[in-house]
Amino acid sequence: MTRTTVSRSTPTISQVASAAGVSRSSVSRAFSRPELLGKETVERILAVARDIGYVPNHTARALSTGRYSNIALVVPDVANPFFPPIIEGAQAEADQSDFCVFLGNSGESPRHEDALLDRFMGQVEGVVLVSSRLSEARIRHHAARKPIVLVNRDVKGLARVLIDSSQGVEQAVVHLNELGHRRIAYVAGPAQSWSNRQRRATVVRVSKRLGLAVTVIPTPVPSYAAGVAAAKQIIKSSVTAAVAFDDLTAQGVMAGLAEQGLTVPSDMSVIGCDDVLGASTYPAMTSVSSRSAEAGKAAVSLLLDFLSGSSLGDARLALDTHLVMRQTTLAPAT
Amino acid sequence: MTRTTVSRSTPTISQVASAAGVSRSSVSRAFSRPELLGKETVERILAVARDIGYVPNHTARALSTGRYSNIALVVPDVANPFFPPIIEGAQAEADQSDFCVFLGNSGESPRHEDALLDRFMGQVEGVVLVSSRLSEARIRHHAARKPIVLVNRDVKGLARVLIDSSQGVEQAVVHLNELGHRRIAYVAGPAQSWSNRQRRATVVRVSKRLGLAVTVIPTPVPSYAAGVAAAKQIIKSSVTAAVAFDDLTAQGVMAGLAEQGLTVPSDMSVIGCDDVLGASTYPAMTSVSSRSAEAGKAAVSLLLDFLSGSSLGDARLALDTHLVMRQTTLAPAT
DNA sequence: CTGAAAGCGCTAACAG
DNA sequence: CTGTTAGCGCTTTCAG
Repeated sequence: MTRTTVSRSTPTISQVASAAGVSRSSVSRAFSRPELLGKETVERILAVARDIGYVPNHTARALSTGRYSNIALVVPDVANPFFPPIIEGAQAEADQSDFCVFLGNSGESPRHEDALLDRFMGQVEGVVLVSSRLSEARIRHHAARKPIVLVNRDVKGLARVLIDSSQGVEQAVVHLNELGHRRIAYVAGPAQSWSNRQRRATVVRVSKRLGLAVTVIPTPVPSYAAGVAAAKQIIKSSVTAAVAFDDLTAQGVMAGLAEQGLTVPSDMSVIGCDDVLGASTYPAMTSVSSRSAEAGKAAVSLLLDFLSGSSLGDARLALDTHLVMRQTTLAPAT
Repeated sequence: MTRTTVSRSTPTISQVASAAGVSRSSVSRAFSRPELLGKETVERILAVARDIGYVPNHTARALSTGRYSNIALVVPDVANPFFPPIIEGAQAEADQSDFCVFLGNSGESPRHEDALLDRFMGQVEGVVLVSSRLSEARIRHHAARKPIVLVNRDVKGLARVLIDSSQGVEQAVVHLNELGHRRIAYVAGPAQSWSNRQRRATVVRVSKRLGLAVTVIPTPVPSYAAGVAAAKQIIKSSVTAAVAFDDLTAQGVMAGLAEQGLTVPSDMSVIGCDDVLGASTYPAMTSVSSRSAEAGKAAVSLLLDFLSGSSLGDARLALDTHLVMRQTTLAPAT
């Protein structure tokens, strides 16, 4: 059996070696450290290799060197539009160094996140954890095994890149104040979320400074449906503007308001966060930009830098944000 | 050097072996084929292993067996909302079999897609290619090395799962006809796209049957911006309804129409495809549902089935679709 | 049911 | 600059 298939499988280094009349180590070097070989030798080896279709065996190399050229990227929910840009940025950066990236989707479950990490750890050089739902203890546990970079999670002593919404949210509140709003609402996100805590605190702080009244409307989980539901409470609380935890929720708020016969922005101003939907809604949504692709890129870059020597330490990179004004804010109706 | 670090790294099978007083092969078997060992022996070994924190080395195992328990998933653009549900479905299915998944983002570039595949091939058991931008020749080339399942790409002889929009799109055109529309537009997607060709053909065919006039409006690439641009041509062509290649484009069309002072649905009906935005736009968009998560799941399931024995052959799985009516369609203004 | 030995394909000292 | 020699950690015949 497999008679004609006898030499169908990938050629090995030995085959190249004998075909080229050199030792195996030369072939190895021709691929990994060509500087150590004569220019001609390298060329000859490479030519032969190409001819017989030799491709270095990644696994064998990894076993021998302990280097995998793989990283893992774990997110809570691929389908939430906040994450794809991060993934994209991370991918792009990894590509530049010929790293492959494993993607893990925890489905917002800490247990699943743990399981994914265990499965990845054996074949990656490092990990990027985005908006991790893990306890600090678990994060530290994993960080003890492999280098980890956190995104949107602030754990002392670990490398992290944080999207710092405070400036952007501050601008949002200031903007509403300048338009003449005096009573605003904050439609909150998950209570445990670092981003939510930061945004909420900023809305409250700046409102107080400017003398605005603020109503916080809790939602269990950030989603379109949560926004729709929040709309009713917004109306009841007789505010004239709302800042939502994220764009998805904001969009839900807009739909909910419309259902109740209110028009944005003439009857109510709405501002989202993350700016992931902003450019593709109608009316185009005013939102706090999160530069999330950059966050993904930065996280991988940090990780890769560390892997190639520099110390990771507890780098803490804060990306600033700003308000992107579009068409969902206006002076309140009189 | 590394004095105190001497036994810091992961324990190996030998350490477990001596600690448990058995041979290395027994330890190996305790993990991979426990049926071959005495119940007690297995338990003892496992206990010792847990104590000293032994975890089987994935890479060494892969080198020895040729099994990686990894698959690759390549998409053209993570940030396009059509893909995340597919990714999610694929992930979920892979998880069930403890497979890890590499994600590749080709950025719509065939060259990049090729490069990613080359990088993945060495460490995966199979590949799922979603909406591949590769030439058929290149696809076949890669399929010769590893099992491949295609999503939304119809190549004879290869396993593929196709989201068959024809029923859904047919329903859309019929729906418009019933509302009284006589002239409609199709805002096209990428010319090479299998889905686009199918959708376009269906719109044309059904329109002809029903006696509707149809204008095809080309766009270079499906995007919000393309939709906005298409809106002007839609208006010029004096149709009363438009079907767009995807939801993103449809959303752009809606925004473009609004910019020109037209309201959806009273002045113009709009229908999207894929139903990825449908529930989170205002007005809620009527769209052709794509069940994309199922497609991702099915693709991985097909691949995994094959890997565990069954023949892959040229399975051709067509997922049907249907129109989801929401609020962007109405009888034409008189 | 368990042990011994060979090897997966590659890299990394160490010689020459 | 190039060849020789050991492994990386695990699985897998083959004996016993």
